[in-house]
Order: sequence, then structure tokens, then C-alpha cells
Amino acid sequence: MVKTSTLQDVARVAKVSTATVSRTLSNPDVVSESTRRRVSEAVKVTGYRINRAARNLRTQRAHSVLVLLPDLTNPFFSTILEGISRHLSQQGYSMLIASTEQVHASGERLIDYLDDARADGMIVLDGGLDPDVVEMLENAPQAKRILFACEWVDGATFASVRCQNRQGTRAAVNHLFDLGHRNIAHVTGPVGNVLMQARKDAFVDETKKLGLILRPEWLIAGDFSLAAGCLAAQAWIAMHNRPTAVFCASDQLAMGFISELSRHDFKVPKDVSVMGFDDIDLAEQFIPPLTSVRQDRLLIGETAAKMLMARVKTPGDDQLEHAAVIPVSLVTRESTAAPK
Amino acid sequence: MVKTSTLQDVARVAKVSTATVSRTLSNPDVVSESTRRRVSEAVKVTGYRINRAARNLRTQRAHSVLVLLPDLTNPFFSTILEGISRHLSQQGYSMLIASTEQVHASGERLIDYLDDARADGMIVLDGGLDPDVVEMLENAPQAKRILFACEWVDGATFASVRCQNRQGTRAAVNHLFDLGHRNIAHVTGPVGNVLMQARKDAFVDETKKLGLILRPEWLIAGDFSLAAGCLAAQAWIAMHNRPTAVFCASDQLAMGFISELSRHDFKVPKDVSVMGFDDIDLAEQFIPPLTSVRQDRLLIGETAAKMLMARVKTPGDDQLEHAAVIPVSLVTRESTAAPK
DNA sequence: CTGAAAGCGCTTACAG
DNA sequence: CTGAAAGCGCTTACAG
Repeated sequence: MVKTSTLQDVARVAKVSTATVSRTLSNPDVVSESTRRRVSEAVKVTGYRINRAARNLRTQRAHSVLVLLPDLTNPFFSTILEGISRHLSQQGYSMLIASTEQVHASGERLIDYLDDARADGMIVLDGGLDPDVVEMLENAPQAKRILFACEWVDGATFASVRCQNRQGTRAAVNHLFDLGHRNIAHVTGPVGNVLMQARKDAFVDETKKLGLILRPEWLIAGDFSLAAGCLAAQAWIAMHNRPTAVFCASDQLAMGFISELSRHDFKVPKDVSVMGFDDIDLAEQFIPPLTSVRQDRLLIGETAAKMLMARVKTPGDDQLEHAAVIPVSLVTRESTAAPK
Repeated sequence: MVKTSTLQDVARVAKVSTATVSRTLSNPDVVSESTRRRVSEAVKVTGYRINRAARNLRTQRAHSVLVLLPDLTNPFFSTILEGISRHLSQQGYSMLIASTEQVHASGERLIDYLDDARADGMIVLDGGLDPDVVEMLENAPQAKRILFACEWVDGATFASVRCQNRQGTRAAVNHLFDLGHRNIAHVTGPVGNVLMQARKDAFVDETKKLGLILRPEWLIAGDFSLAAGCLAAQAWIAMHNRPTAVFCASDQLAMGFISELSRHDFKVPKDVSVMGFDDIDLAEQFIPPLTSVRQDRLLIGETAAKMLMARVKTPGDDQLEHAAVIPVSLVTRESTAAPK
């Protein structure tokens, strides 16, 4: 171990008590001008760095937040992390990362992070948590310091940040309708996923509202992956009455769909209009550039961090924001056009 | 704050000293069978969770590692993080994430993480650190607990995990050569990047060794992005003597290159063979599926974590592994073929 | 405005 | 095998 200087050392050099040094550092206004000068000089001389473990123990705060992802390898989350991290680091908090699977594999319980002073709060990006785990979290005394972002758990009472899934879907359907499409299919997300359900429900509602026919086979079950998009494309190809437009529940789905079509010599948007949801970075570069529903992932992350910090810092129950909704916007590119 | 039980509570219930409880938990073999039983019973009754802040302060260990990324939004890193996280969580360590830019923006110095007991070690995935920062890190007493992965800093003495950039490049050039290509271009990474330099040098060497002509304009300056790939494609299109094959320093470059070509009605591999480096997830799904040099990012991450943990845990200088090299492999897909 | 003192919850020589 | 005691490095009422 490397020997670093402590508050004691600073106090000795500045010829004041450790209490005064501590105050000078955390609340400079409360000490005299001359003390402030001597202490900051002593800090410089000694190269003092606060020992966070000691401060954490004393203040009963971890000064860090756990972000729980379903899957570290999914690039969808990286920008959200950036947003979270930005706000946290600005507040002097650190960001701990773990994946649901790994926590499970390690034999730990999720609540342990909060129980054992590793984290003050938790941002969960995984709506597919085990019901037992959800129940444990809800009943834990720290439940207020748990926040869901993007996804959520139906029926649970956690604070959350969500995107306008319904509005985004409505905008998508209307975009296709306005282009002249009357036969529109939907490739859904994974079974049981809350986003999948929200988007699917909104899709069904909106097509009905527009008076469109919706054949059962036009609701193509998928998940959010490229591979599922490929399978959906095969289903589309096999149809007798092919819809002229397909709204996919994610950009990855849409990309897989288009890729598979192009392997079979169908052209997008000439033969069929295809659009996605998310507006991931690649959407703009894709061939053709993908029409999509943009989610501001940076804002999602920042909002989540902000809401959680408010909860971590307020001891009482005050009037905390409980649910934030992040607006989405339609981004029109070249993968959608009027039907021929 | 939520009241949780402490070692004291357990000791009281089990009717032993806190020392004995602590021993039972950390080193069960050293206590008697009956003590073990009573303590674990008491732990269950009280719902005891260790307080990590207290343990960290006492043991002078943070039990966490900082991973520094150049950019949180780059999906290239996510699988590496997964590898790191796997090993760390298995060792009971947490993973802290920060980006170079954010650390800088927050006014903190990188070394602070090690100095202030937030992290025991550091895995740096950014070879482009400011020279001043590098110097500070090198001269810090904790320099042994800093490890570079993927990228590195030329001339610096940090431990590192690197991929076979030269061998991968050689395999790429020889793959194209074996297909019959004699005019091969290279789209490079960003100026000043160590990976760019390693791959470019190896490319120049290998084409020379094979007796190929390498015109200056066939070394196309890029960075690792899609956008740079598009620009490189425009450069290729504008050439009088177009090379029949292009080796790109990253998959993103290759994808941008191919995308731009297809906007101008060139076909890959019919008109030109194109390959990348990295074998990111999308490479397989791309159209056409991309020939690439595969880096095992999970292994990179796991190896980095393993090496760093060895350094964190050994007090002495022992014979620590100082440089690990991760093998790469050529993955042949449909974006490369014999020239027509 | 400042200091003496207690204490956050652990671990670990030391003694028995 | 077990316990009493010290101490990791801070912060914060309390008293002056």
C-alpha cells in the first residue's frame, strides 16, 4: 500500500484540528479567511486526498450508484450510460455497473448492493427481472432508491423514466398511413417485454382508429434482434397478401428485415417500406437510411440519474418526481416511401 | 437511512465476540464447528450484511476497479466490459466506469481514483491519454496497478493486454493475396492511434514482403468510424487505377466503405473485395457478410481483469505477467472474393 | 470560528 | 479456538 497523507497530516501542518480541516474542505464558508488559507496551503504541501472509504463509513453513504443492465453487450445501453455517468460524476458520485445475469451467477442478491453500503441507489434497465427479485426489491426498505429506466415492471411501484412508446408508435403508423399505406404489418419485440406490449397495443389501437385492416399474420412475433428481423422477413416473403409497409419494434429488427429482403432481391422502400424504433447510431448509415422513432438516450440517462439522486439525497418522502416521460420523435429517412 | 444489523448484533445473538464473527465469515476453517453453527444461525436471524465501507476502510482496499473508456458510446467496448465484469464479480470486486472526457470535465485527476481509495486498480482502454496524464500515472506509486488493454501508450511502461495486430494484418493481406489480389489498399485508423500505426506498419511490411506495388494513394487516411469509411470509398471511386481489394482497419470503416459504394452502384465483392478488423457483432449480419479479423473481446476483458487482480493482490513485485497478447483469427465471409 | 471527543463497522495482531 | 482492544480516516454534535 502506498502511504498517502491524511486529515491528521494536514491538520498538523496547518496547525489546526482535524475538525477544522474537514470543515474547510466541505464547507469553506464556515471558517475564517486565514484558516482557509493555511489549510489549503497545507493540503497542497501534503498532497492530501480524501479517503472515500472513511468518509463513506462516517457519512453512511456509498457515494455511488449501481446501474443494472440485462446485458452488457447490447450497444443500445451505452449512450444511456453516458447520460447517467455525466450527471453522477458531476455530483461526485461513481457509477457501478453490473448485469442481471452476473449478479445472479455470483449468488448475490440485487438488494445486497444497497444493503451492504456499496451503492446508495440503483437504476435498473431491465424490466425482465425475476418476479421474486422484484418482490424483494419492492419490500425492501430502500425501495425508494430504486428507479427503472426505459423498461419497467407492470404493477410495481418503483419510480421510473419511460419513453413515449405509444406516441412513438402512433407517429410511426401515421407516417406510413400518410404515405398512402393501408396494409401495415408490425414485427414485435420479445414476448413478455413491456416495451413490446406497449408498442404492440398502440399499433393495434392506431391501425383500428385509422380504419385499417389488420390480419393476424401481420403481427409478426419477434424479439429486438437482427436475427428475428431476418425471420420476420422470411415470413413476409411467404405471405400471399404482402403488406406494403412494416413497422418494426426496434431498429435492429428493421435492419435484419431489410438485410434478409435484400438477400432475396427485394428492394426497400420500392417493394416495401420498413421502419424501426430507437434511432440507434447505425440507423442513419444503414442502406437505405432507416426511418425510425428516435429515443433520446442521453436524456433518458441524465433524467434517470437526476431523479435517483433526488431520492438518494432527500431523507424524507417529500414530493419526489415519480415518473418521467421522455419525448420521442419521428425521423424520416429513405426506408419508407409511398407504395407503388 | 435504513437500520441494518452489524457484526455487533450478530455477536450478541451468537454470544461470541465480534472478532469471532468476523473470523467465521472470512475464514470459517479457523473456528470450531459449534461456533460456526451458532454464528451462521445468528447471521440468518439478524439478516446481517457486511458493511463494505467499514471493511474497505479497515483493510485499505476499495474492492473495486476503475475501467476508463475513451467514449462510453462506442459499442466496441461493451463486450470487453462484460469480460472484465465477469472476472471481477467472481472475485468479489465491483466495476467502476468512467470516460476520459468526463474525468477531465469533472476537474479530477485520473490518479485520484487510486489515491482516494475509490479503486484499487485501473484498466485503461484509451491509448490516447494526454501525455501529461500518462506521465503522472507512470510516476505515481500506484503505477503497477494500472493496466492498458487493447490500446497502449508507446514508450510507457504499464502492463498491457494487446491483440495480435501485426499478425492479424498479415493474415488479412495474405487472405487477399491468396484470392489473387495484387493491388490492395488500406484504410487506416485515426492519426496518432497506436492500433492504426501497428496495422498500417504491418500492412506496408507485408505488401512489400509479397512484392506488391503499394501506391501512396492506396494508403487512405481514416479513423475507425463509418463516416470515414464513406469518405474512403469516395476516394477509391475517384482513383484511376482502382485497387481490387481494400483492407480496412476496422469493421465500421469497412461498413461505411461498402455502404457508400453501394450508393454508387458498385457491388462488393464483385467490383472490389473489402474486409475489416475486429469482427464486431454486426459483421456477420452485414450485407454482404463481412470478412474480418476477429478479436476475442471477451477474452481481452477477462485477461485484463485477471492480470490486474494479480497486481492488486500481490503486495510485492513478484513475477507478474507484464504483457499478454491475445490471438486474433481470420474470419472469411462474403465480402472478399477473387478479382474478376 | 474552533477544538476535543466520540463513533461509523469492520479486521487483526496479541495474548491466553 | 477465542476475546479484548486498537485503529482504519473521516465527520459532526457539543461546548466554548
